[in-house]
Amino acid sequence: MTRNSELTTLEYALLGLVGAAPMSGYDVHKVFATTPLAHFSSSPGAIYPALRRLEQRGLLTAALDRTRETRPRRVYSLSPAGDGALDQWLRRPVTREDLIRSDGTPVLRFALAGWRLSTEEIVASLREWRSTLAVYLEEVRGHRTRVNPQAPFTAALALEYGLHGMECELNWLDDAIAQMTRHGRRAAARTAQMNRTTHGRS
Amino acid sequence: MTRNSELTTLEYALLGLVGAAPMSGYDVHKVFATTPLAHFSSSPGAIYPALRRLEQRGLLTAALDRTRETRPRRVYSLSPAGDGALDQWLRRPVTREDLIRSDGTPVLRFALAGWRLSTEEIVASLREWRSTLAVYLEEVRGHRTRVNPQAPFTAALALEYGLHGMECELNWLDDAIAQMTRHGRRAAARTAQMNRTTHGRS
DNA sequence: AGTATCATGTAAGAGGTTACATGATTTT
DNA sequence: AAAATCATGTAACCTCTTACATGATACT
Repeated sequence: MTRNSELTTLEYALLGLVGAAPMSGYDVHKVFATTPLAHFSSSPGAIYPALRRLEQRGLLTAALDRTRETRPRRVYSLSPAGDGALDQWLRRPVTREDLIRSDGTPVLRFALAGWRLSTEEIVASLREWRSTLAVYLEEVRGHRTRVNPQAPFTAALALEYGLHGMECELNWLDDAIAQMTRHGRRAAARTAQMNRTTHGRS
Repeated sequence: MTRNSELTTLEYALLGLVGAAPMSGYDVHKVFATTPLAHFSSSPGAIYPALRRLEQRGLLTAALDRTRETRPRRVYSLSPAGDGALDQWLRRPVTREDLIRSDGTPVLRFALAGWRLSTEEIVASLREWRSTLAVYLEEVRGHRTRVNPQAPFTAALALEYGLHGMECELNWLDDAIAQMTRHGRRAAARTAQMNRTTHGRS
């Protein structure tokens, strides 16, 4: 049924939000308008058609909330197919192209993954992200020697801007990996604790 | 003549490149394909129509290079109107919306400004950028207290990703301001030196 | 002789932006 | 009573993407 199987970033973001909690188009609008996800447009002309497309592809199902008579709220949930598509997207490794495009897809996937993937899986994907970024960083560093000597000083500084940004991203990644690892251990400890109290100490 | 007076980022980037040195569409393609400006698509379906649009708006003028007979190279230059439009864009202050959209327009403007604006003007606009960013950073910091406590840990870390990125951008800005200032002083010293040697020491 | 590169373009399709439309409910 | 907000949508326009087309020149 999926005519052109590739979805847009907005559509995946919608799958992710609906996957975290069933939502109407207006709820999505509020999220985009009030949270740091704001770089997605909160315009109805983008959101409502995208939700309809996802419904037509069978990735979302709409439940009509008729507490108000006039126009019913359409509350969307993930269908099994949508569930699969979202998981596949969340598990996608970060590519060099993702880094070049440098729209926020890697972080977006990371943020949304918290609702659906295990801590171990998320840490593994952060590690992959880190190594892809390290490779790309070296590649861009190579451009430092190749800047046109006639180019103005700002051109060189703009290149440094990019490099500096990537170094910072690496720092964040290291920190995030460390924190997620600790977080995972704490969760594991908690479940162990619960097992002990439930079953009595053996 | 300018039907919809606002240009796309791609169109401004083209103005900026052509403003740095007259170019054909293929030259632009090579720049986008081989330099860190790569997050612009180098596809001909984007570049050639955009150049034509700019020509029709009277912002670019094409000179036909007929050294090859078949299809002549169209080498574009800035028209006076294009010159004005580019300068206006380069002088535009960085807005909160620029930071939210977080496509690379602020750096792009900075890089291209080196060919056309004075060091003083560029430093001033870096300072404005810095203060706009500082304000926005505080605003986003405020979201830390407002994260849904039911949200997974990754959501909080993703917010930190954004904050960390902005802090790094601030660091780069401070460094860039310092370096550009020194650079400007050196240039001023050079011209003073030249004046001394030209006019003899008085 | 065959392939890659130079160099320009077009056509179809899709998604996003802006602006408009609708009508009920809540706030001032 | 008026204005803002809730909540959904549509229509026109425009740009970008992908894919194809063309034909010469340079390289191997």
